[in-house]
Amino acid sequence: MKKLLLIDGHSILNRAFFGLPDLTNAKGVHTNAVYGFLNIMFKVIDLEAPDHLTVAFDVSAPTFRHKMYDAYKGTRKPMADELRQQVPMIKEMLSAMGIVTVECPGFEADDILGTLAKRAEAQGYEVVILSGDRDLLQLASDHIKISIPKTKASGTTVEHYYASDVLEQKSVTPEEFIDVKALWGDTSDNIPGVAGIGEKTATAIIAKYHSIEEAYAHADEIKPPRASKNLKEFYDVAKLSKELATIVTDADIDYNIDDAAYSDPFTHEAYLLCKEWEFKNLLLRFEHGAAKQEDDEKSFTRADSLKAVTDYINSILENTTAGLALFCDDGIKGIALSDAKSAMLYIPDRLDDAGKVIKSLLDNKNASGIACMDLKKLLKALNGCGLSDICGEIFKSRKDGRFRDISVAAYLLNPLAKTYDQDDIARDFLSMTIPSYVDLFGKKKPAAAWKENPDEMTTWLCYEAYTAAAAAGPLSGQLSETGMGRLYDEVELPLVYTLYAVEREGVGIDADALAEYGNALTSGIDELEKQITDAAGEKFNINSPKQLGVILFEKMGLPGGKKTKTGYSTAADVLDKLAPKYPIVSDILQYRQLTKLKSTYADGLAPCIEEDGRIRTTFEQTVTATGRLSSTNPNLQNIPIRLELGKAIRKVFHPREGFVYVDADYSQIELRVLAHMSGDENLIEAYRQNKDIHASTASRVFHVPFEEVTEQLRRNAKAVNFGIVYGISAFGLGEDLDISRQQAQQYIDDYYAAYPRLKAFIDSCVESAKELGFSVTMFGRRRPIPELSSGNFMQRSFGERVAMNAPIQGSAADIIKIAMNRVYDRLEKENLKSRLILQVHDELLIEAARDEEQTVRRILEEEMGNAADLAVRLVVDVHSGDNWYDAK
DNA sequence: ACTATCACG
DNA sequence: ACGTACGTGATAGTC
Repeated sequence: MKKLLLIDGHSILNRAFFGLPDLTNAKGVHTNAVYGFLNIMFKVIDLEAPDHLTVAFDVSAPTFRHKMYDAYKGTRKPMADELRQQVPMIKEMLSAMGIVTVECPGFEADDILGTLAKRAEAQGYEVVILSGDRDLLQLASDHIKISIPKTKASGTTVEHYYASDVLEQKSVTPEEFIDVKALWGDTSDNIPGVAGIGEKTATAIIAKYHSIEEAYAHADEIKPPRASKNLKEFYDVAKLSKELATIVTDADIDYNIDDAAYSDPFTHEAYLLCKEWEFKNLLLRFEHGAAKQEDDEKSFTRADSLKAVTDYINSILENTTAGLALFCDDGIKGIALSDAKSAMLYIPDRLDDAGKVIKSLLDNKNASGIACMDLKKLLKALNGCGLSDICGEIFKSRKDGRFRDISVAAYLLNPLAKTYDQDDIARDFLSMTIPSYVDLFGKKKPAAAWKENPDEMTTWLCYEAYTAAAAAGPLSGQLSETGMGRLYDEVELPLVYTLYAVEREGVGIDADALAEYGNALTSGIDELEKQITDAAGEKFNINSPKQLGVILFEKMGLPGGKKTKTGYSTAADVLDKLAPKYPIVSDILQYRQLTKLKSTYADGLAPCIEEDGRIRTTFEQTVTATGRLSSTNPNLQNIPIRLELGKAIRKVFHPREGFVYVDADYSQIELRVLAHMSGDENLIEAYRQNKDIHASTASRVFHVPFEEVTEQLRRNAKAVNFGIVYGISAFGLGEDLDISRQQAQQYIDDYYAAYPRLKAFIDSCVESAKELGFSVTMFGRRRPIPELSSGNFMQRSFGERVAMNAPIQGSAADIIKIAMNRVYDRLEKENLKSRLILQVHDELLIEAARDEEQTVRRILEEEMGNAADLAVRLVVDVHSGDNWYDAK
């Protein structure tokens, strides 16, 4: 017998939404309800193996009234935006899967389900109705089964009800269940019911009399006198309730079950959606589906000779953007080229041949541009494999913008993505599904993958070149459309080369001094460890927050209970409050400081020192949401400075013989950017007069003459200034200053009163971001803020703070990127021996030849100071020294 | 793989 | 009523 599965769309979506944590994809799209829906649906499909499948929806405004109760407080919530947004998403997914959906004006989903179920039953089908709603139990029969998913900690289970199960569990037949509800009522469904009759009484009455009509006829016999009385009095209401509770089973709905045959839902379109929404488990189901075959088979060939590649380059790459991809591992193992239609892989026997191929690409002026997934990596690879001359030739072409960096372009268009791999780019900009690295190689490292999976590697490298070539056009188009064309051409793309040069330079480290620093820490650590374990009366792992919490708050009984979900918080701000009273706590803080310095810096940096005594970080250009750089392997942007003990490590960072460090940092660049962007006269004027800005703020906010600003007032004002940049909140400021929220709010109000234009600007940042969905910097850089449309207060508030912070932090990031490029260019143009070696967000470090020190100081002041034209001066503080400690 | 902590701007 | 300051990366411990 044929089987039809009917799904109550909104009901299941709703169940899924409240049953799962708030999942989002990299773009911040909320996906939990859609994900949960699909999981429940496939579980039931696996279980029932239906021949036909249909999902029913209410036409409009599902209020999700049935289950909109806060589990904890029992209060009614408005329907979450996160849920509303997912209604069109599930419909899109179902459509992509070729699954029929039905919605019909004038009928609720219940009525559609009832009608379709009865029709199918009459045609001899077995019917399964999947819903979270028990009202549907009235539809159960011998051939119509109601399935209700239950979410438990162990996973989703499904309860099944045929007519007999309803009778067994509810003591009434499915039809009688309508009458039970008519008596009992259902406030959430606007069914009044009869006052004074609850579930038990209603069930008892209907079990005996089988309908409200019959019960009314015997009203005098009904047991609890109150029920008897109310039934007589409110019989009309009961009749109305019955009408309301009855699901329509003969609605005039245009539906042909033959159109709803269930066939392979794992289509190409569905695959793309699953990828976009990051439904990783579901992707597994596509392995044997139709998705994979639908990819166009690209013409990927393997060159059998050097001549074959050069012919390819010369014949095919005409007036098009070429894609270039390399595989390097102790030499160039593979080169892939593409013209955005085909691709060719070449495996050079000798380095010389590899060089010839790339050279012939460079010499082919027909190719209008050359696109790579990651240009900085490519430059490093060429240089590292012994093709430094070719690397240099590409570097020299940087002003022409001939080489394009696809990842950086994609990052500008969506800085929130986790990765910018070729499969991401193909999906987002070419609407194509191509195999990801994991698809092809699993967890293998590239070197092993190259050896063990040569065919897959051909596919991989050709796809890389192909994607780069094919996506170059769309990316460039979108950059122009979004007003980021110049940001890319004039800032980010040139920066790729600047960063390459900076990274290659590296930073000199005195390995012996570093080891000595580590040794000094070790003795301090040993001593503190002894003191701490003595005071605690037992040995334990001080680095374990769990053990430490138990020792401090249980064994020793210190005040300051729980804070984190896992147990006691032992964070520094908690311990700081206890330190004055308990010596062990200050020892622990000291211990923490020392072990941090030892593990992260002394021990952490040592293995990073290369043979030439220098450390080379990697600057990540496609990581941060705001446009800043980040530094990894190792991170040289978080070397200690705030505390003296940590700051001392900077003494081991030193220039080579005959050189000196010149360090330049912007003075309060973010506040100056804020002054400029807001146009606030008071803030601008304060900067024009070269005033101490925090003191000036204190004077205005706390209403005291400038001369009478105390240290304390200045500190508070400084905290408020920081708060403004971070996206102020009374709570956060209060926390930071350890004052009440009301007090903090007062500070903020006074601050806004002192700087009215600034307030207007900050408001406009939030307003515009809410309207557009993203914030914008001075140079057009965008940051999407999906949290702004969240129904969750906390998330939305976060979005608002981000909307205030991102234009400021982002504009400052733009400015120093511009400065970096200009400083680099000046050093090159003036043929100096001095080299830019680090960027730390608002700071540039140059290793300057001693005889160039003054020149370099001037260059830093000029190029950093003039990197942007603001309403206030960009002040740069410059220091020199024989090590990084002395240069700050 | 995740959490807590802490280093920097 | 909600319950946090913005942006990063590395380490150690825990599961």
